[in-house]
Amino acid sequence: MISFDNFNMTDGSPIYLQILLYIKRGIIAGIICDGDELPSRRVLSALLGVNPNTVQKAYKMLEDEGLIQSRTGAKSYVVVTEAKLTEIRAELLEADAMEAVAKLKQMGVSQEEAHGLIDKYWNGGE
Amino acid sequence: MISFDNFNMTDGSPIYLQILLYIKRGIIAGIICDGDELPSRRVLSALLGVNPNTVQKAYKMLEDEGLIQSRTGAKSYVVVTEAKLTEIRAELLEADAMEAVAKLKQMGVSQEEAHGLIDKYWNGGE
DNA sequence: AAAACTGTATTAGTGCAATAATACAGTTAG
DNA sequence: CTAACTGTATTATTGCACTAATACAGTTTT
Repeated sequence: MISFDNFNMTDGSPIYLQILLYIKRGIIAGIICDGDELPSRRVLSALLGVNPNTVQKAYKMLEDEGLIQSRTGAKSYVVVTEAKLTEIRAELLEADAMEAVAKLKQMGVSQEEAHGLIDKYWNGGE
Repeated sequence: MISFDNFNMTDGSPIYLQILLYIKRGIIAGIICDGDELPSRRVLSALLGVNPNTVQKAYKMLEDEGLIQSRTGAKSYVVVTEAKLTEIRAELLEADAMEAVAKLKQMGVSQEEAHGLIDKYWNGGE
């Protein structure tokens, strides 16, 4: 069963997207694997303190991407092929790295300073 | 006059926040300086293709933070003291670096790989 | 078989971001 | 002075994220 223990939900972006990305990043990290059982819509919504429809929206998008499999009445499972794994890994790593680089460059940070910032905040920061 | 030439507006976050951050990051980079003239609400809204009220909301927040000065009928100007500069630099660098680190760690990326990603996307990517 | 779970769907309502259309007051340029 | 700009304010409307309350169909457990 997938764990949502260190799920945060504080960045202001739509909750259904946060759930979607949490699962995608977990798959990329290898923490969430092919065949893993997902918490039901109702259970996860109660766990996160959000509406079941919000979870359903995230799950629906994951299913449309072929990353989970659902069928009425039964539990939902993760479906990850090697192809999809490399696909979403490239997609998310590129998106996140480019976003961070763009922001830092816009603030006039040098490449070396960027490395320093990564190191500074990698283990707690400060 | 402040330039909005490489303003992007594609990340899905509220536009008034994007404008606010664009100006803050410009100040941190030293591209936007104390005394600089801001485009008027109407001019900038036309330039970005958004509603004047959206620009006004961003400008209003900047004024509440003391980073710009407005007065009815006249143009608006940037106001930056050394203290405020160091304050927002710490605020934004910390926020952006921590966000990037959190995302990469969540994907199981190592510290060394993170450095590699920064380098890869620093100059165009690929 | 019955109970307790699953997924799925629908309808209604709230809040915020953004647009649209004005209006008014003060400043600046010709 | 007048015209053309500034900032500021108001009201109405749209769209989306999210909540709420159901309902129904299928599966699993006992």
